Amino acid sequence: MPNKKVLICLSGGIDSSLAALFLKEEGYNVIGVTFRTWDYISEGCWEKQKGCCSIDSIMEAKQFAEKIGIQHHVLDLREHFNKTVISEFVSEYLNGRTPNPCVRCNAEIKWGEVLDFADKLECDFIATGHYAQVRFENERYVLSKGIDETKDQSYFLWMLTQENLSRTIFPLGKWKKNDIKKQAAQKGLVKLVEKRESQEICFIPKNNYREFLKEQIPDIDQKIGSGNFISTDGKILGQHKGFPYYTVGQRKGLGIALGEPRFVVEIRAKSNEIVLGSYDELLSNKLTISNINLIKYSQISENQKVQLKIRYKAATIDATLFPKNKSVNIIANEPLFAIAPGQSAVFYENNDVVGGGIIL
RNA sequence: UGUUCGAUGGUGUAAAGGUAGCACCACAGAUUUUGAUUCUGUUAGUCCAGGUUCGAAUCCUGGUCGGACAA
Repeated sequence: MPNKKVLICLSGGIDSSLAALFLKEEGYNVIGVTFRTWDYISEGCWEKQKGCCSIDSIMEAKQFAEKIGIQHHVLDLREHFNKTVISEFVSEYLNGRTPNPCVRCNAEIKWGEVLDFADKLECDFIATGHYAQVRFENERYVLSKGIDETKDQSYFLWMLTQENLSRTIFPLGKWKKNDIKKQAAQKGLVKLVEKRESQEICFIPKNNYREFLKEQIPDIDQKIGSGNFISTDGKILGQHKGFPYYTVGQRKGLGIALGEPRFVVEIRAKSNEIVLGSYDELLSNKLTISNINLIKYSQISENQKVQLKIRYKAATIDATLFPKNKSVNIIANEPLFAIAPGQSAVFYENNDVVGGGIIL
């Protein structure tokens, strides 16, 4: 353990800061890195204080590194972030799907670019402030939930490869969030404790992805424009503003009053139609996923029992896997609400991540 | 043109002379390292002009608009 070099991703927030401290206390040779993914100033959104990548946070991360006496680097990954995370984010919406950029960012940026950077600095490991754990067992690196189930972030990490995991340390995996706060307070890091937690998509100010799409594709409304809301039996119910502005399961913002709640059931990109239906019509226990990444086992078998999660902060539900060639059919024991194409389905065996995929 | 029914927040509907309520939409806040969901709260209405009555969304008269039937 001593003499090993670790590159820790510092966001300027409480979690990664404490993670860095813990590593240092354990005797690692710690180097900090903060990366720039998006330039708020050029986008005119410099007021944004939240998120992991504002200019503000880079400064705070740097100050913190100085304070605890570790080297700190800033990586400018804006171009790569743009080409991968953002372009996929936009193209998914233009296909009527609902992307999860955080999953992509982890795979591409944190465990892509940052790991390369770690090589340059001859670091043995990279570390983040995620609430998740890794262990080596039966020749596999196994990702599992953080001890603090309420903060567990393993869902966002299902895309990590064995190679990625072999070089990963999650210093907070055995901690509960409340204890992290107490630790920070004890160490006099009051500012960190009070800081608001990051949430929302880091590159989207005002929590409005619709505006962001317009900025990215200025002629989106000319290209796509309004279309019909239709009922599940095909009746025209009204007009919508263009299918990319909607997401499966959405209820608010439809601008259509039908006497009872209506949800987006399906997005038909080809005909620019949005199908609306009741809550019950959005319940289903079947889904298919592709882009499979397996973690705990190198293979999954027909009829394998797992616990399924189709969104962060959802209870896991017992389910059965039916692997096909490149995809996996999943049947859940209970109906799931609003299975959204483009989102991540992650399956667990107790606390271990068996694998995951993208919902078709 | 005649007869008739109707008109209540943005939408759909309750209130049969006594505080205009509900659902949906919209907005705001809470929750949330994705999109959503969920929770809490807020805004907002009796078609117009008269009349009866202590008191009118409600009863009467006229008008305006809409639907149906008749021609």
